[in-house]
Amino acid sequence: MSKYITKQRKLLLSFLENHVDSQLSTSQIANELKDDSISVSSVYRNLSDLELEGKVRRYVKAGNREAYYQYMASDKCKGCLHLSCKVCGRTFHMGTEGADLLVNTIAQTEGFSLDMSDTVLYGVCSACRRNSGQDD
Amino acid sequence: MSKYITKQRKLLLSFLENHVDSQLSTSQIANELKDDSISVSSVYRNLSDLELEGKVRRYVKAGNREAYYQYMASDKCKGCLHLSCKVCGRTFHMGTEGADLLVNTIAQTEGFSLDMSDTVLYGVCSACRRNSGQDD
DNA sequence: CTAGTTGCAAAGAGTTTGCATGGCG
DNA sequence: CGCCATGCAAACTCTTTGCAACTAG
Repeated sequence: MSKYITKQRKLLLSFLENHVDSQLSTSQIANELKDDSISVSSVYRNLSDLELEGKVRRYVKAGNREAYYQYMASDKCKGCLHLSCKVCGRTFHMGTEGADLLVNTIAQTEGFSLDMSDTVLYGVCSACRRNSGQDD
Repeated sequence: MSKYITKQRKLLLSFLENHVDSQLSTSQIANELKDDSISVSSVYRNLSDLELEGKVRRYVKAGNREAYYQYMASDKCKGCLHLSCKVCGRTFHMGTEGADLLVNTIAQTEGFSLDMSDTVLYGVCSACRRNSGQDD
């Protein structure tokens, strides 16, 4: 996969890197990048290459048809759980200590070995929770 | 939604009830039921009705295009987290106490309010973990 | 009998693919 | 210069929808 570093690939990657904290739909990505003359097919092809390389993670949100992608910042995401805010859409990283504790707790109480890289915790972040009293 | 109880709806529901512990793809469901002369459209329509009624939950698995549905056994699922085994596909229910503890822990350490009905924890169940040394 | 539901097939939405052209190395 | 990646459009897959016939109540 991806033996050449093309202009399109570079632009796609830098776009994703600039949005590390959000999950972007393919149409969002394709839309932003079509101004830089990157075709939809290239977006799709590069995105799946990047997924195979582990640089990007693919999600499908509930009630949604299209795929969402998120840049997995190198080491930052290793060994940590992802919290996704349903209100603002941002992703938060639960630190290794917290994540490990959680994994261990579940292993002990449920005998279930949680896979951190496959699990996304959905909920509401503190900022959005603070606002929810007013406009939600 | 669904004011009449039709033959198709009954068959679909009973099929789902017989598979409470697994997530079924729409094609799986449609395939099983086409022997009972239920059309694909009816499967889709009833499935989304059931989802709105809260009797069924819709998932989209990673790397998969089609939707998966699972019957949400009445009260059994209220206030408990779902653990999905990536090996055998079965769903396990984390009891209210454990789930509450987990939610509270995350609320305190991360300030994140976890939504239990939206979150599925992926990993490997104890039975599959026991076998993994041998055939996996 | 009336209104909701079904089945079919056609339409949609998102994604993938074939092939000729273009660009990385 | 050779091979990979791109772009375009056509093909595909899963899902939704319109409409006439059917059926539950």
